[in-house]
Amino acid sequence: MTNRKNNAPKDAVRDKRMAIIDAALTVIHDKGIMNATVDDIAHSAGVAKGTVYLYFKTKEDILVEMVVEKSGETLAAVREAASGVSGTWEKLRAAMRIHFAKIIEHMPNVLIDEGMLHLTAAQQKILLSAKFSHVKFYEEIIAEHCTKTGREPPFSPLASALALTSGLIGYVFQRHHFKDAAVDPEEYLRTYEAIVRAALIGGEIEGEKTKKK
Amino acid sequence: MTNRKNNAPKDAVRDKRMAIIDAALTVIHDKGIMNATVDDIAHSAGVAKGTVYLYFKTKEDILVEMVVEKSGETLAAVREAASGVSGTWEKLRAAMRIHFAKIIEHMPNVLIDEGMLHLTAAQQKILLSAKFSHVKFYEEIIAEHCTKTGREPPFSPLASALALTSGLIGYVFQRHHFKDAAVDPEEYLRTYEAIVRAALIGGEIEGEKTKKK
Amino acid sequence: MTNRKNNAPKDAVRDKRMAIIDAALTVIHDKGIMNATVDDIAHSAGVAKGTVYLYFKTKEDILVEMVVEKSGETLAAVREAASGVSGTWEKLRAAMRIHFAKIIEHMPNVLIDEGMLHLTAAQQKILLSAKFSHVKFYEEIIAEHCTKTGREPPFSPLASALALTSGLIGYVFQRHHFKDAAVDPEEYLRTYEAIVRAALIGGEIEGEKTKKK
Amino acid sequence: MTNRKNNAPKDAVRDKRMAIIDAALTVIHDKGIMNATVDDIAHSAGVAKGTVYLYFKTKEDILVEMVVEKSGETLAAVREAASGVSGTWEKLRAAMRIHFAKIIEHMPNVLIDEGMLHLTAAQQKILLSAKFSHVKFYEEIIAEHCTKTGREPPFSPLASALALTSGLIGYVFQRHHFKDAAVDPEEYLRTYEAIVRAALIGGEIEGEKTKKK
DNA sequence: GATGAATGAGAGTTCATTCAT
DNA sequence: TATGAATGAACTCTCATTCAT
Repeated sequence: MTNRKNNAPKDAVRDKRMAIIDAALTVIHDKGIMNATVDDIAHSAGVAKGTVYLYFKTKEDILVEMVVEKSGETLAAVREAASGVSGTWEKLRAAMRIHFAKIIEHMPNVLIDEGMLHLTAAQQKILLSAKFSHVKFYEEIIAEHCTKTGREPPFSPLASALALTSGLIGYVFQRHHFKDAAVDPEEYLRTYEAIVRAALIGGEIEGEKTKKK
Repeated sequence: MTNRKNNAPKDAVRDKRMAIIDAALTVIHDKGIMNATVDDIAHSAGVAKGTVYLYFKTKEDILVEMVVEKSGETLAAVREAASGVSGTWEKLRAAMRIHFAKIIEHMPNVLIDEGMLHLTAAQQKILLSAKFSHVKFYEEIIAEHCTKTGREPPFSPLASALALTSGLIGYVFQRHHFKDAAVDPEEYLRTYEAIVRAALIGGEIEGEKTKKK
Repeated sequence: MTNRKNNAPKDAVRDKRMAIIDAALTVIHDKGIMNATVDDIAHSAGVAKGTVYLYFKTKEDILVEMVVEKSGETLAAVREAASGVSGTWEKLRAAMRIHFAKIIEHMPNVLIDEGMLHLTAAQQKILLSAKFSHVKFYEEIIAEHCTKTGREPPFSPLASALALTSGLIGYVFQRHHFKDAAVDPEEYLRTYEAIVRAALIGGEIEGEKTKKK
Repeated sequence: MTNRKNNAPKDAVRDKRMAIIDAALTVIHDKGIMNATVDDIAHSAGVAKGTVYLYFKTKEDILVEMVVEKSGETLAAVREAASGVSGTWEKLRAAMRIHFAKIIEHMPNVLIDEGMLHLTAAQQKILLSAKFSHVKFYEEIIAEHCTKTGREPPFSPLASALALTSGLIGYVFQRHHFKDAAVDPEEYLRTYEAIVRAALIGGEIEGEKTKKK
């Protein structure tokens, strides 16, 4: 009740921040990073250029926070999906599905590269941490799997997790370049799921087909 | 003998072009694409700013030609390596090894993105073609393998090839972001080789082979 | 009253545009067209270089609009002067007097030449139209005179009008070159008036009229 | 005989200078003054860029000498034409005809403006002198006419001469701007001849002569 | 003499950032 | 808080001039 008074402005602030971040994502999606100006972002967010600087210190700041925000959102969705099922493979599969969908949707977010920006050390750390969190998520699942099965893994969980995310990110990256020439996301995802299962989990590829026989 | 006179100037031109391209690669590596100025590239190449414009029409031109040049160089090395061995897996493995080394070395080249540049339609086509050539190379090998073994592939050669290159590029991309946090390239490569073999070729994964003994 | 609020910003924009145009005129007057930089114009207008680009798309744009603006201003003054008197010769004389004064004042405006600029077809059309409007004004007066007097003109009104403006512009042009060596504007104007009257209107030339008495 | 050895190289030098000057005239005619580069001129002259600098100290030098050369050539032709006939009007008419043809042909030469160049005081003097020589030529004829006829002129010979050349130059200038919209040179010339005769010489205007019959 | 590759000062233009309103 | 006009540093590109060959 009483705290609504306090929260309301905070929420308004949050909303406007998010509006600007979303605008940045849209503009970058449409025009590319180098061509996205602060003016573009402000217009797309429906505010004046000066207003952007009330919510973000610099242009770099917008982008860093965009990555943090969208990465967090993606990771939350991924965790949520994985927590809904049991079994290593089921968890990985559920996570990959939603992860893949999100990074295709948030492509600019994924491709943002500190080499494109003038970042402070602190900002670089934030960026790295946000991006690495996804890898760590998969690493945990894979490590847990090894522990449970007592099976000596052929390669480290971190390397495995990195390979997994590389396959996802690499696709987004190449799709961005190849456009129509790239294979359909759904086909790619099915392919990649099978690869990951065969390599990391073992067992039959498209195992269910064989099983039914 | 006599044609040395004719070739000399052409070679000099080629050499300077390559020097500028290499300088661009270095500068981008150090400062990032958005911060690499023509002046930087010129200085790094040991020439004056104006000289760069004797060899390239625009800054965009430098970058496009850099991609074409280095992509071509990489593909040639990859083909060379693959042609030296026989057997599908041996070919893939040889290709991946050298491919991986080259894209780590030429990282900026890989990450160049038309969204960062103002490219003409023609330049975009050139860029796409150069980058896609690597995918096609793997696609051919995988397709041939399917034909030879008469085995119905679980997923299309193109999707498989794209997955393969995604794993390589995705690693380079993430390594660029994660820096020290990323796993060692050699470890990643061994991991990824095993994954690819298990998924695309089938058969024993090296690590497990040892275990069963 | 209430619309002052609405007009104020528009007026401010108009004022600043005019300030920049006037600055351009001044700078070109002092340094010549080729040596007039955008920076010079901005400084002369008391604004920063970037500000100029808020009001004009390109440097060419400034110059084209300068010509249009000053040409329009001149033509308006010329029409005004001519409308205040009756009789062909009185109209021509009044027009020439004010026209001559204006083009001496706005000399750079007159000398602007599309060969000095990279103009689009649209800009060229605008420029031509602005400059030709003066010729057309005289053509109308002369044509009307011929109609009224029923006198078969010895040469076409357009050719006559062009000759008239040539004499004015040619003087400005030469004065610009010859500087002190050129005859005084007032003397020239009296001479030229007499010539025009003798040739186009006929009748006594002032000087001789007196003599014959 | 023996001096041919000495003259030959001098002639060669003269020839190449003239080739470069003519090339400059052509290039400016085609591209406009601001777009005419030394490289363009060199190519058009069939020599290398460096060679131009063996014959002219600076780009400005080329243009100044172009004006001097072509002005001199024109004046010589004008004098030659005038010397072939007798009578003031006949002289003026012959001079104007050839003068008009030459300045249309050498339009860039006429329109060259010190405001477009960075000229030294010495160069400016040379330019002025070259251009003013034509005015002086007409001034002399008109002054002589006044003396001969003993007639008190209604305006000074210099002002008259300046008006005459203004009419010619002004036409070239406007024709350059108006292109197709301008009247035909031949029509203009006839018009202008009549004007000049009526004003400066007196007597019947051709057109009216017929009418009175 | 002749060349043309190399130079670098200087131009036009953009855009992240500020600040008076 | 919100605005958007103003700023000027920084960038890309041009071209008159030089000089080793």
